[in-house]
Amino acid sequence: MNYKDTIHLPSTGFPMRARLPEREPEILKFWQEASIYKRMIDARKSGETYILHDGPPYSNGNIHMGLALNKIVKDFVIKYRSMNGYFAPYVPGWDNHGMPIENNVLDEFRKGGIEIDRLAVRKRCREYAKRFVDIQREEFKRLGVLGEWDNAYFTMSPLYESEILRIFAKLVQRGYIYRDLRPIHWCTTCQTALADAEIEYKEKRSHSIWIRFPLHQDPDGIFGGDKEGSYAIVWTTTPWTIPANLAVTVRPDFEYYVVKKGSERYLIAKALFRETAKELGWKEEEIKIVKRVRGDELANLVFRHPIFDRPSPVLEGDFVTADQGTGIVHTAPGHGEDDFRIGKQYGLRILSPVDEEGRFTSQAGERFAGLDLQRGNEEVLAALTEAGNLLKQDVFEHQYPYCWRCHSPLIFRTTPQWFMNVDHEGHREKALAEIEKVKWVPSESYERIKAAIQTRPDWCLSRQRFWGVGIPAFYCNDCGEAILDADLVNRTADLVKEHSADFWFQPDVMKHYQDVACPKCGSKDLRPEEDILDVWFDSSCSSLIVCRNWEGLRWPVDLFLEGPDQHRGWFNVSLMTGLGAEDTTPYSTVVTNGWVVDHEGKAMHKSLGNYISTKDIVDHYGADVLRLWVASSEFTRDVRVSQEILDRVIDAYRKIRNTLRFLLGNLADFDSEHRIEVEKLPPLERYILHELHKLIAKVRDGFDSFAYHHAFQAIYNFCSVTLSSFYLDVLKDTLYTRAKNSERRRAAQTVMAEALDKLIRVLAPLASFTAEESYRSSPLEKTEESVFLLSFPKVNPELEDRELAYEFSQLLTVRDEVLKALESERSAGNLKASIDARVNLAAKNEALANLLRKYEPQLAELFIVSQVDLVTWDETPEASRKDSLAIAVRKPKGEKCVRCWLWSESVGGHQDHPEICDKCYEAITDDQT
RNA sequence: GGGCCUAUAGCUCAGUUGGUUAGAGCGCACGCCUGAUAAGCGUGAGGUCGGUAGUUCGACUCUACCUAGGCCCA
Repeated sequence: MNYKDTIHLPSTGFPMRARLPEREPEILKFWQEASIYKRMIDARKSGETYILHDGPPYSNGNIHMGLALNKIVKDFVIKYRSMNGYFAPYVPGWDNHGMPIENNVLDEFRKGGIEIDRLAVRKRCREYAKRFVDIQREEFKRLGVLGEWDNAYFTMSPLYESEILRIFAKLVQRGYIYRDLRPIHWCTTCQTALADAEIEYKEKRSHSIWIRFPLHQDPDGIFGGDKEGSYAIVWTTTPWTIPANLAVTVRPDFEYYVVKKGSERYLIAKALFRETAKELGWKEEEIKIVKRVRGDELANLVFRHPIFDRPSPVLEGDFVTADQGTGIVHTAPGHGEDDFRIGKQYGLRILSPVDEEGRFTSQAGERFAGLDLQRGNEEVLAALTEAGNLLKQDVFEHQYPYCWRCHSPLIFRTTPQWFMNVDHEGHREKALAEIEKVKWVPSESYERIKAAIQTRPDWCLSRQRFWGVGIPAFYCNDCGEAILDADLVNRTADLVKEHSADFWFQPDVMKHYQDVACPKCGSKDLRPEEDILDVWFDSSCSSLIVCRNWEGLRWPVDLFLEGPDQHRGWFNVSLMTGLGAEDTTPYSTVVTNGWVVDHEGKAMHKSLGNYISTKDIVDHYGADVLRLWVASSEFTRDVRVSQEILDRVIDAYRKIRNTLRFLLGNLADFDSEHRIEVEKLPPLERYILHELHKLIAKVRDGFDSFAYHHAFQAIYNFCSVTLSSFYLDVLKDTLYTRAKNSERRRAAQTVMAEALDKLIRVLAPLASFTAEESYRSSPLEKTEESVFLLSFPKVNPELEDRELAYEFSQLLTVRDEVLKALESERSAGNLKASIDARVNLAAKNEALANLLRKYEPQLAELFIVSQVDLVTWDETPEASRKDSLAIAVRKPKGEKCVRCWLWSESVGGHQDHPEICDKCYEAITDDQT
C-alpha cells in the first residue's frame, strides 16, 4: 500500500510565489469595484470620529519615496482606526498653485513664442496641475492607499479659492493684515521679483572694500572721550548699498578691540583683528590695543555715515559672524534680509533708493540719482575717497545670486508687500501656548515647532506671480492709497466661487466694483492689485476649508502627519491661520515622518545616482514590499532605502507569506464545527494562544503609538520563530499523519485557524494586498467581503497563561539543548534526521526534572524525535552532562514506521498493515470510517 | 554660522531610572530534510555600542568637544 496517499498534506490555492506586480492590480480592481473604501468607512458611521487631515502634495512630477512613505503611513492610520470602529474618512488633496507649475508653463509659452497673457497662462497652469493630479492619484492608489480619490480637494478649485479669500477676509477684518516694504531678490534685467527657488548661485567677482565710520556719539566713553579720529571699520562687497546705510551691527557676545594707530582709534572685532590689520597693511609696531569690550557694551555708540552727514547707530545682531569682514556689519535695511529684519526690530526706516531698472533714485542723494549700479559703485567709491573714509579697495570672489532666467546678478531691493502681523494681539504667544497642548510625535518635534514659531518673521503674503489666488485689494489711481477691505474681499470670494480665481484677472474686473471709492480721497478711479497670495496661505487654509466643507469631517482635526520640513511650513502656517481666523489650533496630534535617504544616510538625488523610485519598487516587487519597508522602518527618523534593505524586506515578505500559506493549506479540511474549546486544548496549543495574545498586545501597542516597526517585528518574529520554526514544525506529524478528525489534529487546527485569522487582520493595514489575498483564499468561514470590514484583533486576557508560558520557556530551553545535542550527532555523521533519534534526558535539579516528567508524553513531539526517555541524573554518563542537563542521543527502539517515519515498537503489530505503527493504524482506520 | 535630530552586529530594530559575559529577527557560513519544495529545519560565526576627552567604584546609557549624516534657518 502506498501510505503517502493516506497522509494529509497541505492544500491551498494561495500560491507560494506572490507575483505581486501582476496580482496586486486585480485586488485593486476588486477594492474599487466593490467600493471597499466607502464600505469600510460607512460600516463605522456610528463610531467615534477620527480625522486625519491630508497635507496636500504639490501637483508636479511623479511621486517619490518621501511622498509614498507619507501616504502609506497615513493609510496605516486610517485602516487601523477603521478596523477599530472609528469613523475615519480620508480625503486626500493637492496643492496646485505656485511657481514650479507657473515656470514650466511660462517656459512652454516662451519656447512656443506664445504671448504671455495672465489668463492664458493661468488656464494652462490649471491644465498642467490637473494632469499631474491624475498621474499622482493613480500612483497613490497603486500603493493600496484607500481614500476618497474621487472626492479629493484641490487648492485650485473655485470653492477652495473662494474659501481662501473668506479666511483672508477674516484676518483682514481682525486687523492682522498690513502693507509694508520688504527687501526681495530683484532682477534688474527682467524687472521682476524672484523667489528663492528661482535663484542660482554662481561665483562672482565683486568689490571688496574696507571703510570707516567716524564716531558721532559715545556716551559710555568707549573710545576714551576722543570723538575726533575715532572710527568703526566696516567691510562690504556692495559699495552701491552705502547710500542706503542706516546703521552698523555688532554681535553682542563677541569681544571687540579699540585699536590705536597713530592718533586714530579704530573699533574692530577681536576675532577678525589680525586679518583686518594685515589687509590694511598695519604694522605690529604702529598699533596698540587700548581697550577690550564686549559687543553688548557698544549699544549706545552712534557713528556717522561715511559719506552723508547723518547718524549710523550701533545695533546688536546675532547674524554677525567672524568668517569675514570686521565683526561690524554695514546695515542697509532696504538691501538685505538680515538688515531688513534688524532694521524693523530697531524701528529704522527702510531706505531703498534703487528703481526697477537698477538706477539710483533721488533718495540716494543728488550725486548718485540716475546712475546705474555699475556706475553707482564707482561714484560711491569716489565719494568715500573724497570723504577720506575708504581704507582699502580690492576684489573678492564669492557665491552670488543670479537670475536663473537671464543670468544677470540680482540685487536686494525693497518693494511694498502685504503681511500678516504674527504679533497682532499676542498672536505669537497664543500660538506658543497652543503648541504645548498638542501631542508631537516624536516629542522633539515640539522643540522644532517652538523654535520655528518663536523666530518666524511676519508672514509676507504677497507674491508677484500669476498662478495663484489674487489678493483682492485696490489702488487709488489718484492718491495712491492701497485699499484692503474685508467686505470687498468677501464680495470677491462670492464671485471667485462662481468663476474661479481667474475672475480677478479679467481685464474688466473693475466693473464689478464700480461702487467702491477710495476711503482717503473719495476717488472712484481704482485699479486691482496684481499680486497673488503666497501659496503657503492656500495650504494653510486646507484643514479649515476641507474639514468644514466636506461631509462627515470636522474641524479641528485629530491628526496632521507630514515631513520634517513642515515645522516651518504647513504645521506652522496652518496654526497661524487657524488661530488667526478661528482662535483654534487645527490639530491635536502632529506626527512627523523622516526623510527618505540612501544606504549611507545621504539624501537621494537623481544626479547623485542614489535615487530609488517608487515606481521601480512597485513594478519589480509590488506595493506590499514598499508598504512593509515602511512598516519595518522607524519612520519618524530618517528612513534608509537600498537594494539590500529591500532584499531583507522581500525575505520578510516571503516568510510571512509562506507562513500564511502553510496555515491556509493545513486548514483545507477544517470548519468551525471542528473547533475545540479552549479549555480542552492541549498545553502546547494553549501556550501558542498565549503567545498569540501577547503578539496582539504588542501589535496594538505599536499601532497606537505610531511605532509600526514594533508591530512589524513582532509579527515577523511570531511567524518566523513561534510558528514556522517551532509550532508548525512540531505540528507536521500531527497534521499529516493523525486521523483527520482526531482531537489532537483538530486542536492544532483550532489554534492555526485562530492564528491565521489574527495574522490576516493585523497584517491588513500593513501588507494590505497580501492580507486581502490570503483572506480570499482562506477556507475559514468569512463574515465580510474584505479584510478592511473586519475588526482589528483585541487583546483577550483570558488567553493569557503566565504559568504555562513559564513552563514552556523552560521546555524550550531544554529543547534548544536537545537540538544542539542532535546537531553534534549529525555533524559526527551518526544521525541525519532528528526523527531517527531517541533522546535520553535527565535534569540535575528537582524542579526541572518534575517539569519534564509532567510533560513527558509531549517531549518527543516537541523535540521532533521518535522517543524521549527520562532517566535519573545518576544514570547519565559524565560525557552527556552539560550544566544541569544530561542529554544522550540513541538509536530508537522498534522499527521505523513507513507511514509517519517515526520509530516505534508497535510497528509490526498489525497483520493487515505490518509496516506501520499503532498511531498510523488508528489514523487509517479512523479516516476510513 | 544657528536651531532641532540621528549614529548599537552586513540589514532592520530592542536595550527600562548608568551596574554581572550588549539582545532579537533576518542575512551570511556550514549542515540536515525532500510529506510547506524557486519551500522547511538545525548549528555557528559576526558588534565594545561613530570618535576623543571627562564625570563615576562602574557608562551603550550622563557631560563636553569632534566626525559623518538629515531637515530647517542663515
